[in-house]
Amino acid sequence: MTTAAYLSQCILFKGLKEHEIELLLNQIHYQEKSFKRESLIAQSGDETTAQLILLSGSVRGEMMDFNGKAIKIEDIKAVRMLAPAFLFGKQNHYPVSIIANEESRVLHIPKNDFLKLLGSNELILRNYLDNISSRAQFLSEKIKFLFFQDIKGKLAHYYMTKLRESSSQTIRMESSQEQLAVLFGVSRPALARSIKELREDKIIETHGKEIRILNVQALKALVRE
Amino acid sequence: MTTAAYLSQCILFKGLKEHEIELLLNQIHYQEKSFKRESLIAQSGDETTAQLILLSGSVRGEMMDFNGKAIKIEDIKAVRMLAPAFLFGKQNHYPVSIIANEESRVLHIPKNDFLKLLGSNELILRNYLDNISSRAQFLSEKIKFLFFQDIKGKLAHYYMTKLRESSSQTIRMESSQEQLAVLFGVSRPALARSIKELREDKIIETHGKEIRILNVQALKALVRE
DNA sequence: TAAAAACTGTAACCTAAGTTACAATTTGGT
DNA sequence: ACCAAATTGTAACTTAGGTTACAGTTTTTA
Repeated sequence: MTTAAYLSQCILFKGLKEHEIELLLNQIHYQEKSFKRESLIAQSGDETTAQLILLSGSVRGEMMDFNGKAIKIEDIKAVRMLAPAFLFGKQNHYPVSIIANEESRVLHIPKNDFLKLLGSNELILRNYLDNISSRAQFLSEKIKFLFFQDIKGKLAHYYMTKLRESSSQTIRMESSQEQLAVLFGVSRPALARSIKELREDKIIETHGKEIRILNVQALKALVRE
Repeated sequence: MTTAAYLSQCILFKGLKEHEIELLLNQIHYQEKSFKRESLIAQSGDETTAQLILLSGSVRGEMMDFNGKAIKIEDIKAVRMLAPAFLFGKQNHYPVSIIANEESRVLHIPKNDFLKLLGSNELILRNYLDNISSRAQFLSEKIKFLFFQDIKGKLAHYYMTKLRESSSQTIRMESSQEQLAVLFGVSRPALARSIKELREDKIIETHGKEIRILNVQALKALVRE
C-alpha cells in the first residue's frame, strides 16, 4: 500500500482523491519510520518540530504522574494524526508520551513542509482546523471525566458508551481491569471494589469478560453531569 | 473607541492595522452585546453558533461539578476570543459557562461570517490556528494541574508562577482563599490547612495578603512533575 | 466609628480512594 | 491436559481531602 493510499484514510485528507494526495506529497519532504511494540515514538516534553501521522498499527498517549505511574489519555489507531494541536501555538511540546501498542509506522512531516501542505489546499486546512478543534474538545471532556467523576461515575460513563455500541444489554470487555484502571487514573483494587459494589447493588452482573447491565437507569444516575 | 480599535488588540488580528480590520469588518455581519456583572454570557452545553470576542471587561469560564459547585477554569480579560476551539470540530458546545466578572462587552460573529473572515486573510487564519492550538495546550496543562497535583503541589505551582512575576521574595495575593480554592477545585478549609502546613514547615510566611517565600527549593520540590 | 459582612484559622469528624497483601480464578503456552 | 502467568476478588489499613462548625480577624458600609 502506498503512503498516499494510507493517507486517504486520514481525516486530514478527507475529500481528496488518492492521486491528489500523491501530487501534494510530491511537493513536500517527509520520512517514514517504523516502531516496534512498546517503543517510544515521542516523549512527553519533547519539542514538536514535525507533524506525525500514524499510518499503520496503533499507539497510546500517556501522561506520567509524579511517581512515574502512567495514566492513559487515549488509544490511537491508524490512520490518524498524532498531537495535532501541538505544532502551532506557544507550547510546542508533546503533552503526552506516545508509545506503540504494536508494530507501527509513522509519517514524519517537518513543520515547514506541513505548513506548505496546509497552505496548498483549502480542504486540508479546513480538515486540520476541525481536527485541532476536536482535540481541544476531547481534552475538555477529559478534564470532566478525570476530575469530576468518581470511580463509579467513570465506570457508568464507560459502560454507557459501550452499551450504545452494543445491540444487547451486555458488554464484552476487551481490556483488563488493570488497563481500565490506568485509563481512569485510579488504582486497580479501587476499581475492582467499585465493580463489586455495582454488582452488590444489582446494577450489573459479571461473567468473565461479559458484563450484563441489569439496571440502566441506576447506572445512568451514577454519571456525574 | 471603535470596534476595530478594540480588535486591533486581539491576537486574532495581530499584524493587522486598524483600518485593515475596519475593511474586513465591513464585509461581515456582527453584533455587539453588553453584559452586566455576574450575568451569564454563555451556558456550558449551549451550542456554539458564533465566535465571541470579549471587547472590554473581564469574564470567567467555569465548569460545574455534580453538586452544582463551580470550579474556575480561567479568567479572561479583554481583548480575547471566547471558546475559540469550539466553533469547529465535532462537539459545537460550550465546554464551560462564561460569566461576566464585571460590566463587559462582547462581539458576536456568526459562524459563517467568521469563516469568511478566516478565509479572507491569511494572517488571521494563522493567528487563529495558533490560538486554538494554544487552547488545546492550555487544556492539556489544566489536566496535569487539576488531576496530578495535590493541594500543596497546586499551591507551590501557583506561588512559583507569581514569584516569577515578582521582583522580590514576596507575593501579593489579590484573590481570597475562597477564590483560590475554586480555581484549584478543592474545598476552602482544605486549602487553608495546606497553607498552614507550608507555614509550619517554614516554607512560607503570611502577613495578610502578603506571602513571603522562605524556602524556594522546598516549594519547588512540592510541584509534582 | 460601629455594625455587618467577608475572610481566615482551626478542629473534629467523615469518606473515597490508595496501598499492600494474598487467595481464587482464568488464560495461554507446550 | 497441565503448569505458569496473568487476572480478578477481597480484606485490612492508611491517607488526602471533604464537611461542618465556629471563633477570631479584617474589610466594608452605613
